[in-house]
Amino acid sequence: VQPLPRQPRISREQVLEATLALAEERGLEAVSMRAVAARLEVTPMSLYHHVRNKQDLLDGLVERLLTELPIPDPSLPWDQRLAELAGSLRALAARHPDAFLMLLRRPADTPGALRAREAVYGALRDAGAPAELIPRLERLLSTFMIGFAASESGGRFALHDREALDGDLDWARSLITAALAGIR
Amino acid sequence: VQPLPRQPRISREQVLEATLALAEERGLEAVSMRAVAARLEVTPMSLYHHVRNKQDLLDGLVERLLTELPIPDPSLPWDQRLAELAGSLRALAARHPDAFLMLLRRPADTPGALRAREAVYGALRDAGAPAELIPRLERLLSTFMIGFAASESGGRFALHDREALDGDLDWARSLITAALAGIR
DNA sequence: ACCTGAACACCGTTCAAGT
DNA sequence: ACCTGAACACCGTTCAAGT
Repeated sequence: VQPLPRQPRISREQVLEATLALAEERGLEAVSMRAVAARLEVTPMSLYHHVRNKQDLLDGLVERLLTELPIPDPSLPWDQRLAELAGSLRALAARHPDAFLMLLRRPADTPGALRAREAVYGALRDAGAPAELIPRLERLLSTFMIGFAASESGGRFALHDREALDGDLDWARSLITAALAGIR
Repeated sequence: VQPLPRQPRISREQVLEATLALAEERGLEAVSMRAVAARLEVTPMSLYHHVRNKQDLLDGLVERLLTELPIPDPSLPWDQRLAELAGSLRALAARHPDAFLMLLRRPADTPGALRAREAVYGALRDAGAPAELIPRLERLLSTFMIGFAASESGGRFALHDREALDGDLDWARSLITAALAGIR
C-alpha cells in the first residue's frame, strides 16, 4: 500500500526562522522545541521531521547567523577589511551572546565558516603574507577576534567600557600590522 | 520564639565538590540540581540553602576550577611562564569543555580570575612591557589564550590535529615575543 | 537555620496511530 | 511523508511545614 503524500505544513527554513525570531525576542534560553513549535502553531513532535533534535536546531541557528555575517568589500584595503570583520563579529555577538558561544563548539567546516575564513585568507594574501603561513595566521586571528567578541558580549569584559575595548582592538590592529610586516 | 539551631548536613563546599565530581564523571549536561542533591543524599530543595540557584552553582564550579589553575613558578623566564599558563588553560579546557566556556560569560573580577591575571601581569612586567600598557596587553593575551583553548576543547579546531595546534601556539609565542620587543 | 514533601510549570524525545 | 496525542522520564524553583 502506498503512503499518502501530504502537503508539508512547515519546512526546515521556517523552523529555523521561528527559532531565530524567538532567540531574538526572548533570548536563547527561551528557545525550546516546544516554544518553537508553538510559534509555528504545530505540535512539538512535528519539528522532528525537519531537524534531527534540539542540538541540530541550535546548529542550524548558528549556521544561519554565520551565513548572514557581512563580508567586507574586497576592494577595500586589507587592514580595513579585517577591522570590519572584527566589527561585524562584535555586532553579531552583541545580538546573540549565547548562540555566538556555540561557534566555539562546532568544527569550522560549514559553508558559513568557510565563507568567513575565505574573507580572512583574502585579506592576509593582500597583506603580503606567505601562502604557507596563511592558514595558521587565519587560525590565530579568528581565534582572537571570536574570543574578543565572545568576551565582550558574554560579560567577561563587563568591567571595561566600550571605549577601552575599542582601544584594545585598535591597538591589536597595529600590533598585527607590525607582525605581518615582520613576516613578509 | 527562638528558631531551633540544627546541625547542617551539607556545606557549600560539599555542594561544589559534588558538582565537580558529577561534571567530571558524566559531563556538565548531567549536572542538575536534582542530580547533585541525589549524590549528596539530600532533597533538591536543600541545595537552595547553600547556593542561590543553578546559575550560582555553575558559577561556583567555574570559580573553583579557576582557583585550581596551576600558576607557574615566578622564577622561570617570563616567556616560559606564559607558555605554561597557556598549557594549563588547554588542559583545564580539555577536562571541562562546557564549564570552560562559562569563563567568557562572567566578569573576570573574581579571586580566581585575579589570581590568573596577576600571573600574566608579572610575566609582562618581566618582559619589560611599559606599565601603562600591561592591562591592555593582558586583555589581548588572555583573550587569545582562552579563545584558543576553548576552540580546541569545544571542537572548533576538530579538523586540526594536536601537532598542528601545538605549532600554532609555538608560532604565536614567537610573534608575541617579537611584538613585545617592538614595544619595549 | 536547615531540611523536607508536595506541587507547579515546564523540558526533550519515543512511540503508535492517523491521513 | 508529515502531523498528532499520549506518555515517559526528566527539569528548576516556590511554598508551607517540620525540627
